Amino acid sequence: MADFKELDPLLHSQLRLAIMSLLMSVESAEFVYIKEKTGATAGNLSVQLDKLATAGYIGVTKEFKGKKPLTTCSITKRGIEAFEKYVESLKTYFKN
Amino acid sequence: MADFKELDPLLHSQLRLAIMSLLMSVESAEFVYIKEKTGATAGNLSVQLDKLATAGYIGVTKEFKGKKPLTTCSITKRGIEAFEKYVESLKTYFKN
DNA sequence: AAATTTGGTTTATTTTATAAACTACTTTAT
DNA sequence: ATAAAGTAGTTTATAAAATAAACCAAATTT
Repeated sequence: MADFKELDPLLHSQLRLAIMSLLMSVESAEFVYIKEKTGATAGNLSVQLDKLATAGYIGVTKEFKGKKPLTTCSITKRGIEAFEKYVESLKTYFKN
Repeated sequence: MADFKELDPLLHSQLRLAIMSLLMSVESAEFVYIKEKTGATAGNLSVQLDKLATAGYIGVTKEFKGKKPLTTCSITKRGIEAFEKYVESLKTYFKN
């Protein structure tokens, strides 16, 4: 694009952006918490977390809390950088 | 979404957002000009302009300048409102 | 007069997003 | 003890979107 900067397609998705936004402001968050805050379905959330994890934007740990599975996510340095770059790129769409 | 506002899917697309951003700052713009400024291919641009026009976000007029076709676009009141609402919604992803 | 360019549109392909179905296990009620 | 319902997800299938490629009609250039 000539005047508008590229928007990282991984972040330019409503749900993934919400996930990242949330993880930006918190040290870590559990699957269920993210699900509630974003209003996503479990299936969709699972898929999108995978994509973010595969890109190295978030770290995901799976353990057991008592007898239930517990998935915890946190943003990585790389994720923070990508998020910040996305914000900068977005600005080129709103100058004026 | 609980904490994050819906992002109008019609605007949450890199190319359509660029088109709208551009049309926000100008009274009208020609197909070729938009194509250059956004870096889009003609085919993609044609399709996306159609979608914006169908939604009533932009007006499109097709005439002939001399012997060549000339497609001119301008944002509508409705388009301006949608754009502004999108900006407001986006902000919920960047508070903090 | 053949080849290229201009200004597009249409169709096809790929990618994404989303929903629906399923798994594995736990808790609650009967 | 067992059936029903709930939790915490994953996997698979479907729908929608983005994009590229092919095409069209006319004009211009070589």
